[in-house]
Amino acid sequence: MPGRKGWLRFWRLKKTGRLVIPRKTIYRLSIYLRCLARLRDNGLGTVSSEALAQVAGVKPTQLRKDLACFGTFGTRGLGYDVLALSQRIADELGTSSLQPVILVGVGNLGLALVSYRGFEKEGFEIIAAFDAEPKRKRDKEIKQPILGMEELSQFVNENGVKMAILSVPAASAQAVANRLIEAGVMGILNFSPIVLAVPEEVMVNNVNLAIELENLSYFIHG
Amino acid sequence: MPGRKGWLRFWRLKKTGRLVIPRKTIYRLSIYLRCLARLRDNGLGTVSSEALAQVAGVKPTQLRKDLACFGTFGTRGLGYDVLALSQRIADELGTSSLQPVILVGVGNLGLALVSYRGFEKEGFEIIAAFDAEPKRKRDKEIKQPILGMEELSQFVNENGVKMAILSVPAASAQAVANRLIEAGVMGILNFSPIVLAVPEEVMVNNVNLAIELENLSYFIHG
DNA sequence: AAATGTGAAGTTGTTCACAGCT
DNA sequence: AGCTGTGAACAACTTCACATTT
Repeated sequence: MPGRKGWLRFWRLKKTGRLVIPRKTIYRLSIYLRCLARLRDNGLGTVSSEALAQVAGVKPTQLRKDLACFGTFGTRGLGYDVLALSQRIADELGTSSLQPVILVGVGNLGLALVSYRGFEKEGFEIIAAFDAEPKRKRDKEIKQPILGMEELSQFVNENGVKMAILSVPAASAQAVANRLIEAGVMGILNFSPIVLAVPEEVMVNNVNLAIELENLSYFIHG
Repeated sequence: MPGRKGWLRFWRLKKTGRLVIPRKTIYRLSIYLRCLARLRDNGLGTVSSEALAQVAGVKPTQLRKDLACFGTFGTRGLGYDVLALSQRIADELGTSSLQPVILVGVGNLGLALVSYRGFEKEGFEIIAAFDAEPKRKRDKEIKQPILGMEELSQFVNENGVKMAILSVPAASAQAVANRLIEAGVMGILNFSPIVLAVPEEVMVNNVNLAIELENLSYFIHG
């Protein structure tokens, strides 16, 4: 018997007819995509796994294994077509269409995130922000509307929002997450420093800046 | 033969007389530490691996294995002393002392990070910021000085800075990283969307917000 | 009875080595 | 000759099962 998780993967393969791509590979595909974009800007037409891996900071064999998850499209002796590979990875990631995102918690960090240019460049748009005190005076003007929490459910429903950025204080994070999920949000990018309890079908990615620093600190001190 | 990495771990164990703790375990220790702090605030004196694991979002056995890396201090039949365990983990992480950090790149995101309260609460202080245009008018007043890039080396040297937050545009990220490393910085928290090439002894943690969103998007679309 | 600590088993992820194209 | 694609080996990580202690 292949064990519970192995079995799950097998089952999904059968059910969807598509091989399941490991989480870590998905992360790296995003990186490859950005590297390919830069190579294309530099006028490169083809690239070897060795060269691309170098730029992406991984080993060539790992790159090839990652790509093998969803097909084979290099030419032996030559390498990969930069444009074709970009397209194929973008398809796989489903990044072709622009995704609407909301942000909850317009404090210090939240305010910076709503106006962060890095998102829009990459196919995401924060279409609205929510806060318990939407009218409070803030340091900066932003182009998105800041709405009150009571409008959240309706807004999520009407706009088909599936993803949210959560930047509220720890104390209210779980409660807000619950409301988001109830309203239909399926993915949360969580900046608050607690571990959210969510149903299995909801995906949470945590970004904890203090932990990242603590981690660095540990490894450099020796 | 145990292979290259296994051998390295063995070697470090012999050399330092201390067991090497896996990277992922270190991350989780940081999480446990925060959970323990909350439990303590709630007046808990002892906690079982089951309860703590629940709060931290891991399995009880994993928690116990993680702790086993650097000793044994639970009491069977009872659990762990919250205070003692906190102290022990903090010691292990070396978070006792306050670490000076600098930030380079006072743009949109950088400005938010310098005034982010989440850092100082957890033992880190951003003592100065650097930018190619230090005098440019910004949306917000910050308490730290904004210095020009030409002052970076000297400042790092004089203040014994070992960690830096890098939030400059992709185009200049590698060049700035090189200057930081040359000046003596050993750990970089990198917000710019490229993979930095650094010497082996320098540690880089990447935070790429666009990739986190892309990742969420992939897994929720199905 | 309740909970830890840990060897063994299981699972996932990475790297090697080389066959097979172009 | 050069480079991809991949089974097999290897290493890391997680979970199980249970002996052990309070």
